[in-house]
Amino acid sequence: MNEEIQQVLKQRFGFSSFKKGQEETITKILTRNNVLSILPTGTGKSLCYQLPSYLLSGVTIVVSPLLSLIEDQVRQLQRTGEKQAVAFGSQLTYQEKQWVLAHIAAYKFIFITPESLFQEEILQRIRQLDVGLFVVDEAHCVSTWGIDFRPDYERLASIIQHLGVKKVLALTATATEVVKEDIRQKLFLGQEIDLVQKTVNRVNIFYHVEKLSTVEEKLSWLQSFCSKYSGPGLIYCNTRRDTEEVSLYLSGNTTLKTAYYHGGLTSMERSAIQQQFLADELDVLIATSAFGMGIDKPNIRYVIHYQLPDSLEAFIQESGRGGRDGLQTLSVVLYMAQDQKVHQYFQKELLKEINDFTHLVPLTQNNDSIVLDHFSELQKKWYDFSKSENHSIENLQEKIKKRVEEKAEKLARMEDYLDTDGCRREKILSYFSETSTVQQEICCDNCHREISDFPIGLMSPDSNKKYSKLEKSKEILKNLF
DNA sequence: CGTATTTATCTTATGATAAATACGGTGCCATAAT
Repeated sequence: MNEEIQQVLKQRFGFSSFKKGQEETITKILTRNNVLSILPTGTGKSLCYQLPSYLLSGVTIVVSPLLSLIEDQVRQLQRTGEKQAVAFGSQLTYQEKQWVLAHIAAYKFIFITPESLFQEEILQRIRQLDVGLFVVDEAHCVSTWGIDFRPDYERLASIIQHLGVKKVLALTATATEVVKEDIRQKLFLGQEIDLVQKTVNRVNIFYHVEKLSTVEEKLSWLQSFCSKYSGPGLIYCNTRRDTEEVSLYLSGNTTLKTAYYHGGLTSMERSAIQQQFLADELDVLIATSAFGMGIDKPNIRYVIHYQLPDSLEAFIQESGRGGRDGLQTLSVVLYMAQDQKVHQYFQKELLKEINDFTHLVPLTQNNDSIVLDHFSELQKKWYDFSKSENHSIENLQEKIKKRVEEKAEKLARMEDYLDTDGCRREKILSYFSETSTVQQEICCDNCHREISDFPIGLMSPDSNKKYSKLEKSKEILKNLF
């Protein structure tokens, strides 16, 4: 190991050795320019940019999607004794922002959201700095939160060019082939990149799909499952209302302590519930996709999808929050054929919005007050986007149509997973273009049809012990019914 | 498009059924009104 790296690791961070993937990422970004590093949650991603930052000149800019993540990271850096770290965003008052802008050159780390980064005031200041390293945290957002939600994620490449940054490090925990290629195209403009990646196969997760035909069946399935199977557990729903209903139903019909979590809660409510769940004060958390980024809870014993997610990427990411401790864990999708309709509805809405947009734009004659009055929030962003990135409306429309096609395709891949008669793990791994070499002892419902009626047979409800023998599992199953 | 809730409709008075309506994910920002 390079002695300089070793020294910084010891003195600054107090560690004497690296976790898997950290050293490789650090060495790569120090010797090369464009690095995408895919590391599982819990392997210390932040060290991967913090350490190199001290060996490189200039400031390190870290783009991160959520203010809560940004604040966590700054707090964590401050604990290591780093005082020259700042979070720049809407949580600051006007005076605080002015102060930061005036003293911008003093910082070693600037944490910022894409939206804030594109504000002229901060951009001007950053332009005058020597940016030694540009980090994109949770880089899968470049692919999953693009033009149809947070368009500024699509503008990062142009800002990197504009600032003349040499070294760019993209970090994420999950990246399928599709997402990796998207990051390469959108963030690195199709250039060659250096990839750091470990296997994504989650050997301790058992994959199960339960086909049901009514909501009542789903609820009673959940009731029966959750009262027999010890948690903590996580249930994902597609709507906010469902999270509240399922939570109410389970707390009414079982002895379990439940809570729900979605984007309609205040940030205080959200962080309170998150804290409770992390502290094992809840048995089951029922959430929309709002829950999860930056969460590192080791002992989630099952992740149930009350409805199918909109893509295999989302599914892998969400089910992957289970079993971080390496102990046996379950993934279940409760599937009704109608469930995909809500995703298709969102896709159609997006098409409608872009069509309206193309009709509205010629009427504005660059009069921004018309834009403000008649455009939706997303349409305003498209308006800004096409102006600043010099995109024609036709160009933008094309982009979004393509986006909707991609979304339809992703939904279809998710349905493939649910419909397959073959090994579900293999379906997942092939989506990462990985092939599983070893047939696993405990794999998925299709590999073990004989015990697939109810996957509870694979686990002991009372302990976190892993049963290595299938026979043992069958025995437990027999005793339960 | 599907689901859940509200309103309309029958019509000698409560309540069933149909028809109409509302709603649906992820988060940044700024700014107006308290």
